[in-house]
Amino acid sequence: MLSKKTKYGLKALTYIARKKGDAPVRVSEIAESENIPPKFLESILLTLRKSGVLGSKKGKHGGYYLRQDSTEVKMTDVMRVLEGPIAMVPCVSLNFYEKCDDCPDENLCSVNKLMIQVRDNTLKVFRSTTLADLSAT
Amino acid sequence: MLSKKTKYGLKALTYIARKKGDAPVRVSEIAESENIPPKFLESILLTLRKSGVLGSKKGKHGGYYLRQDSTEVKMTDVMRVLEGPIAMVPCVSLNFYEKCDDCPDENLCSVNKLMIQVRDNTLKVFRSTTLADLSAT
DNA sequence: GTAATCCCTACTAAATCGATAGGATTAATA
DNA sequence: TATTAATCCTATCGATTTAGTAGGGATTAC
Repeated sequence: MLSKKTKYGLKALTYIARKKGDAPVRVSEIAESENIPPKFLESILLTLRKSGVLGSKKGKHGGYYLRQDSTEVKMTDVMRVLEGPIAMVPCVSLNFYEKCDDCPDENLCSVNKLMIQVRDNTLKVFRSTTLADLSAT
Repeated sequence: MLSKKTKYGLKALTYIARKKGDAPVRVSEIAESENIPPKFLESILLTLRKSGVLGSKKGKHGGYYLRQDSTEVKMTDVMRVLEGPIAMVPCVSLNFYEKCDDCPDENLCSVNKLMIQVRDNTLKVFRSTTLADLSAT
């Protein structure tokens, strides 16, 4: 299941991308418009900024803005920042690989093989989708 | 992330499917062979039995067995029993649909659209895979 | 009758999730 | 310079889920 964090983060990014102009967008504005708890959203946008997806401006008239054009913001990156690994098991993750405790040889593991297929198909979707696609709708 | 429950369940089903003959397989045998905590595995096989995937025989020489040929055991069914919804958000789930609290209209929701694509691709994998495929490897 | 096996309920420790609280810092502007 | 509006940062918290464990009851083969 997708965490609320990821869901809220995607909605907020979409909201920012849809805004005309480059002026920073206030957390409170997004929170109100998208029905997201403001303090929770604050922490989410903070992690997006720390990861480089968003930039921010402090003080009056401050807020968050995209650091690249929305066509450059890939879902693979956003999802990894917000949700973590895209794979359903660590032993199949490209960016967060970990060996399973119980598995003597993952080449012989039936779960491994199945989850590689799921991962590849999910990656295909995320790789071919940008924030611009989300906000186009 | 895939729960341990699902992972163990898939491994146990694979183990049973690979066994020659129709004799019931003991929980303790599977647990030992697959490095799964026995009491935990017991509860997992119980839910698989209650959902109709496995049958069981009590008493001495008892154990669990497949109720259908492994080519008939679809991953969609197994995954739904063990892991729950295949979709990453309830508003996109075929079998466990629920409306989002925060979303006024899911037809306008960017997350919804993205997650439908992920769901469809994941379903494609699970629909085209049976337990026989897992145990063939 | 005894040993082996599944069946069932209840419990628990640890981790994660979804938030909330409160103040520190920074910037615009009057 | 004082005020106000915003982000920044750390800490905390309650609820839920996860990953088991415990203990006994019921059933069957021999």
